[in-house]
Amino acid sequence: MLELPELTIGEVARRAGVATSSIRYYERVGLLPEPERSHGQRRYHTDVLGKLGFIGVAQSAGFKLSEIKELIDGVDSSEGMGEQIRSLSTRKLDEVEALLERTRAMKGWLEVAKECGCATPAECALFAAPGEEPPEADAALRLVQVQGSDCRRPPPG
Amino acid sequence: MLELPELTIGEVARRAGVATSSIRYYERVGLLPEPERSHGQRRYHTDVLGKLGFIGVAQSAGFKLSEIKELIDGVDSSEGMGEQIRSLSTRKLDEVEALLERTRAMKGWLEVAKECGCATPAECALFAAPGEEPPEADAALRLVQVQGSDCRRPPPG
DNA sequence: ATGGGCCTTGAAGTGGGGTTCAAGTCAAGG
DNA sequence: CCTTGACTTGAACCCCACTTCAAGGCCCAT
Repeated sequence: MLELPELTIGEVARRAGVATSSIRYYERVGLLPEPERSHGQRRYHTDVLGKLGFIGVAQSAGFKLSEIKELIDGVDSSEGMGEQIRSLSTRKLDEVEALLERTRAMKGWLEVAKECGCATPAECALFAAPGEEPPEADAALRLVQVQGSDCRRPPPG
Repeated sequence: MLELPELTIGEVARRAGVATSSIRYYERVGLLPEPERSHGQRRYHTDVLGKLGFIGVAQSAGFKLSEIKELIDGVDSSEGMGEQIRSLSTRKLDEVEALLERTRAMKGWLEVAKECGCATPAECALFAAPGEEPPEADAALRLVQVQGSDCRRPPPG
């Protein structure tokens, strides 16, 4: 049932869509086990593709490589991915929710900015520091004041 | 109308919620202008708080410092934040939308993971490489197979 | 046997965003 | 006068995830 390892690092790289240098790097940091070798060259079983896929997913899920390593180590050992992955995911979920919020906010900001016709930061709500009301007050050293105040002013043209 | 600059770097740091080292760093990379000095020490006008606030907002909007610098330079110069900020924002909006998508996907993944009762990666949809159907096929070197296949299996306990 | 192509290694470099450190200056307070 | 505390500097260091490089090895086809 054990197939011989048949993939070179280059093939794995092509099929998984990652660089060979990344694969070696993952091995160095313990994310991937040392594969068997043929004539000194790494030879992989196809199952490494799944692992690389998972690393990709987890990475795009916001896990650092060190966290992914925790996950993998947890899964590979005794307990079988139980508490490990659940607790790590629960922790991470909070971070991701915060990121989601920030991302939404930043999308809103950019959408306004895209249509912003303000001439100076001073008159523009986009540039108000948090806790600071848009213009007025300490307008002392802000850039030249122009009238108007809202970012809904359409861009010229 | 010009108030004297009155804030030390430490006060600015406290009020803006950033480290003094960051403020100096921002100055080094041209995000903040060189402030006036009193006895060799930096003295800031309160307007720097607005700028730092903006840097924070822009950063959390996904702009790199170098992009924020572009924005600030554009705003501070001739044209007055017009085309500059609109085009940069338009470009950035695409990136942010992609990030939003990834973030949503990763939230979904984590929510499933949090409730995952699978015992091995092999049986679990979370660990399927993209383009690979969940378990079956090349199960050769995957970890010990257990039956069951779906991540909706509740955690033990 | 020569060239091509793929592989090997360790070390160093990159980019982004800072932080830390040692050594020194300065003004105010006791 | 001496200490205390906040500031100054440049350089070095940190983390993260890689990439790049030089120098070399191995197999295969021509």
